[in-house]
Amino acid sequence: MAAKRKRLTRYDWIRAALSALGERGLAGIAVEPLAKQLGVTKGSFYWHFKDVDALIDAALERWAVEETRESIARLEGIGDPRERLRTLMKPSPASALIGSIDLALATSASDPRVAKWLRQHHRLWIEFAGRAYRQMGYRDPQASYRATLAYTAWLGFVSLVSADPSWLQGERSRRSYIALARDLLVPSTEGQSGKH
Amino acid sequence: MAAKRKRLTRYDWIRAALSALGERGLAGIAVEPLAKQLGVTKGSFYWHFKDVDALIDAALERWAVEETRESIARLEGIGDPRERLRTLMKPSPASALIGSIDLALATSASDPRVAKWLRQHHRLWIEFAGRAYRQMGYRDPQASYRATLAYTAWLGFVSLVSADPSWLQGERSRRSYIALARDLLVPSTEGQSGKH
DNA sequence: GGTTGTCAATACGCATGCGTATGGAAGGAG
DNA sequence: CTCCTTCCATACGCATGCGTATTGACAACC
Repeated sequence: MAAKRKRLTRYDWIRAALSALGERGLAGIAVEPLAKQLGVTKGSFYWHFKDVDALIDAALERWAVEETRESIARLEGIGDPRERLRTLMKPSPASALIGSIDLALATSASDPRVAKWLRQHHRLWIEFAGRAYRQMGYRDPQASYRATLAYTAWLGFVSLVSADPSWLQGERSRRSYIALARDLLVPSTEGQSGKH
Repeated sequence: MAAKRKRLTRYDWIRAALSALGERGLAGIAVEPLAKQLGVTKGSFYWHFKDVDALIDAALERWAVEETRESIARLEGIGDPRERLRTLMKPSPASALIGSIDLALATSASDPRVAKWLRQHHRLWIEFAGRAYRQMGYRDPQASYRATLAYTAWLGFVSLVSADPSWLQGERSRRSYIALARDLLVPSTEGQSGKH
């Protein structure tokens, strides 16, 4: 299928593993199917990695640490906390891809190879949102709760759309939905601990 | 493990399949592990079912049609639409179990054996919430959007808690979070298409 | 109490994935 | 050009899961 370079690197396997994870779940990370997809045999894999668990751990580390931290760092560059959250809530093809991995890992949350990286990923995003809400004037319990609500709403929306792509198919209605969700989750001007 | 009755029924296999689905995902529905768990051999399974796909379809049908419809019908008995949604958003052990199946199926959303039942399940719940919002006075686009938002927030919350059970561990904080989410998602008294 | 029907055990062939062992090709260093 | 490291192919044994075929146990019914 993809016989571009003859010799692979460790990172090629990680990329293939993450792709398979998003498409077929954790069980999709299997040596022989990935080898066939990469146009090589198992001999290549067992030179780069000790075993399958090593590949899974490396792939999840790359995903949780690098990809997540980079995305968060990019968003932290936005000064206005409201605009920061608004940007986060705008689904893009990239965020949809990340979401499919979120889902795959959520199913395997009980797997010890997955648990630690998944917990860290969720916490990083929720703490990111919590900082934004705190900068908007919310006190600490409410800020964390609102961050959790916004994050879970986004997580569930990705789940819903991946299950039923025809949901809010039109670009118009999807934008309208996101606009409503944003207005409810990140209020426009009010925001002190007072009530209005 | 469970050598209670000697002879099994078709429904025993379906129950075991749903349990395995919630715990280990779609791939957890496998004949020989289930047989071992039920204390029998494959010979039993292939008398009750044609193949694995037949078991998967029967289990998902039971889940999507009976369990979902029954839960919805129970809730529809509550007259006040606000109280109806409030009851839905109160997570119970039962809803947590259903949520784990939600998650397992969300990962396998692309699987054709899963897609149709999962879509129906989501639509049933969102339409249920949409009816409630419409009874509260919201017009049709906003009612559907709010229903989608509430459902996805719930779906994502189940996902988050299953990934990290220590999240909002205390009963106090979890109640406070749910109270906030309810106040934001199903407003207390306002609700006409007007803005306040 | 023998017959029929229901449910399950046993034994088999097949496919796929893991992990190992060993030999070989390709490219840079000298 | 030679050697040595890097990367991969081939071949094997093992485990697990699917599906089939055949036989057997137990119950109900006549």
